[in-house]
Amino acid sequence: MNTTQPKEKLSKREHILKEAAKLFVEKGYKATSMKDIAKVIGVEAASLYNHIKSKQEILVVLLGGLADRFSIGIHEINESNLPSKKKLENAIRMHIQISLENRDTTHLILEDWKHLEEPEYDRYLGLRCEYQTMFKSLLLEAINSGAIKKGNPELMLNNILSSVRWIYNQYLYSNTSEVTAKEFEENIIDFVFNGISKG
Amino acid sequence: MNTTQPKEKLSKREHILKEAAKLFVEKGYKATSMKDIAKVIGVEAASLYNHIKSKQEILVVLLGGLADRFSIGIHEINESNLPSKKKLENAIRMHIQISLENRDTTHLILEDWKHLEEPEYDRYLGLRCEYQTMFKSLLLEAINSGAIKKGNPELMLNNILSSVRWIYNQYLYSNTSEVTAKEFEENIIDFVFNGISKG
DNA sequence: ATATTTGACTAACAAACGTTAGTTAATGTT
DNA sequence: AACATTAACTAACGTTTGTTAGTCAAATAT
Repeated sequence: MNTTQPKEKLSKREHILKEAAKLFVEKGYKATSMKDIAKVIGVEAASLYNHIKSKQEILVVLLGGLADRFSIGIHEINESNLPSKKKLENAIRMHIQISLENRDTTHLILEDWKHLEEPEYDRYLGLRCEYQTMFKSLLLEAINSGAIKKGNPELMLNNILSSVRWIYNQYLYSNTSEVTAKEFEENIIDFVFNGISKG
Repeated sequence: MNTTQPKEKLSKREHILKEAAKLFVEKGYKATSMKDIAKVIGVEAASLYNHIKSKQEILVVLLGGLADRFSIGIHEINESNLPSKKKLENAIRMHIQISLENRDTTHLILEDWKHLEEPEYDRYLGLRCEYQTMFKSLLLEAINSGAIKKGNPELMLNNILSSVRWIYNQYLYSNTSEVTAKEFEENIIDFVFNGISKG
């Protein structure tokens, strides 16, 4: 009946990964020491090495897993047979959903990827580049088919991806009241497609 | 005629601050050592202390200056006598302009403020909170006057502020071709107000 | 010409870092 | 009962960190 234990089904390794992710978001990868992680787990720093290979491995596992999910998501949408506007919309929804389902980890993907070492650094950069390229081509298709307005595709892409970005930052210093995932999603979709003007 | 020298009018202190800002953006505050900064300047690490008090001082100067500019900007707009929609638009334009004028430093304001020590940490958080509050009240005025559509103001605020955020991240890994500041500004303004749908 | 300031240098520091090694008690298996 | 595995511990390691102290040559001011 010890309530300080991790939730029953979580292995110690998973527990460490989860708490480390939180700390990385809070303080950054470099500023988080093994001692910090150990303290949260309730153990000495050296004992962590019975469960993980290194600090770097934690980052690799956290980032790699998420990068793969984004990658799979965009491929699925790309191979679907839908009108180009719907494809683009689904890509944005996918991006929002994955981000929301992994709030702890998604912040890392924007900031702490810098601290990956080779060869993971290159692998990550490759996945990211591919993701952006595929997203941009969905956008171009939608523009060319006349489904959305014309504009500099590079700027539009960044505008869209940024709209999702605040999900990770937000819960750090904002006091946003509880909002369901669906509300988030619909809100951002409406913002991206229609903006804040009336109409 | 030594071309490796800093541009004539820049004092050594300003040179250090500028190069440090670049490194902080690139690697993060914690991951940037005094040795790293010294190497870029072309000097031993200890020599930096002839010009600056500490590593922390660099961060304080960089962040403090920028936070003040944002703060002054939002106050000026708040005190202006303009219709509420125009006020909101001007606030967004101000935010974009300051971000663009300080590309190196603006990234720090989102990530490395965590590493400020007291009392600067609290000062910064205060300014940030005030900024967001004032921005939100401009937004609420615009909603209440019927100038823009209704919606959860907290979510709308984050949507708007995020749209500007990619300016800092973008130039790190994107290959966006050169775009003038004015193009940036108009593009983001159009995105925020009208979205990507055809108008 | 002399005195003062500036800004570089080297050497050294104490603290913190990630990690390894060796030990030991508890738990699980045959 | 004997053995093997798990997972905690302490102690220590080699680095790297930010920073201080002390020295000295060049530039500047008197």
